[in-house]
Amino acid sequence: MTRTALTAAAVVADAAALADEAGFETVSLSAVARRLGVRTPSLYSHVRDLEALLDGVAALALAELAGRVAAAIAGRAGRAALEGYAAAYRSYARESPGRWQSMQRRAGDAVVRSDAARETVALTGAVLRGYPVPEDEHVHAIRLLGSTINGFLALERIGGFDHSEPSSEESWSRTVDALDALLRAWPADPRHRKAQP
Amino acid sequence: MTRTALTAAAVVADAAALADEAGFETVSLSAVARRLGVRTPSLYSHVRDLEALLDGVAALALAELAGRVAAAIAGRAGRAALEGYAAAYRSYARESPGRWQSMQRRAGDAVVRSDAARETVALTGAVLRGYPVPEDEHVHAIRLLGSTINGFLALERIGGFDHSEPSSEESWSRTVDALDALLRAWPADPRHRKAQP
DNA sequence: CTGACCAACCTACACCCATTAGGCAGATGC
DNA sequence: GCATCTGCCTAATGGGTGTAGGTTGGTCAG
Repeated sequence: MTRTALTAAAVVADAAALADEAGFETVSLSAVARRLGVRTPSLYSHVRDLEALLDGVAALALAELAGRVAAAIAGRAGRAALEGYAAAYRSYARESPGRWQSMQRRAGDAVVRSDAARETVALTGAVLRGYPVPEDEHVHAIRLLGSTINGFLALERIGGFDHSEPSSEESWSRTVDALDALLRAWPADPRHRKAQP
Repeated sequence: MTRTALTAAAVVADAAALADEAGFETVSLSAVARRLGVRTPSLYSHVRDLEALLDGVAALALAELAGRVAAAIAGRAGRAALEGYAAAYRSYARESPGRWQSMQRRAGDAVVRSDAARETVALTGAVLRGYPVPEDEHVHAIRLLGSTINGFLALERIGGFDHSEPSSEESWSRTVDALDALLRAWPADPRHRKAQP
């Protein structure tokens, strides 16, 4: 327990480290204070309350993830971009489970409006560029990508795949295959029978 | 606050009701004790600890959900079954948000080994029966269905779709369309180039 | 009928958490 | 030097989890 110069960023970074080491649910103001060698009320000079601290961890995680996704899809298109994208998500969730879990809660405004949040949406859109998904369907496809990937990681994390064969590794590969196939043949919207120009 | 005869089932039912009314995160032994008109330590005659209570809520929720899914897919096949299945999940999550959230944590053995858990897997398998998914791919498809649907509901719940158009209702429809299309044309596994009989 | 036992409630308590209020000391600016 | 501000502290309040031990009422066996 070394005495770090206390700043908001240092407090958030320590909370993030604790989340990854011991689980997001273990992050409390008192635990972080102990690790930083100060008394709990001292943290209120740097974070508004527990909620703000947890939002801080989410914002940090989102920024880190965005960076990794950007690197993973750089110079790639179509399936290669999709694979890089999906792999970046999964490796992040596995290497930083606590950070990843911080992003699974309803986020405060600071997180929602962050550059990282915008960048993440843009990166998903970039993956879509290599697929013949109609422009007006992009949001649906982005949401489906997010849902499937995050849903898989969430079920994996809570042990949803622990009780049956085959390995979740294999299902992950098949899931990426399935997403690729789906984006290559995105179904037309049966509710929009517009005359085509 | 009426004095219900205390049983394990009554304690779990009250916790489930509280979860739906005020959010899963508000469920505590002390809150449930207050609602039942007893002192907190009295609950330990009926539930082992808080963790067991939360598992009890999850088991109750899983059984309820299984019942609703079973009713929704009864006598249906293919797309109609898929729609019923997906709709049952979503309506349950929306009508009983706290109960639904209880199922998003790593569950204890009692939940994992419950009849309801087994039934849920079987029901998903039943939906698949109306699609040309190879038998050896069933687990992957079941996991992808679960991931996508739960992932969508989770993102919707935390407001992931609140900040952009179109409505999540529309994306939900498109997601079910996409899942239907995917199951109708489930991609072959490129890693299994076996000689075919 | 009586005594032993058990279940289910209670109080008391220890420890933990989040947060507020107010105090103190050091640094900074006038 | 004095006033102000910042960032730490202690004290306090109110909430939570769970254990230990006590009490009461019901049941059963002798």
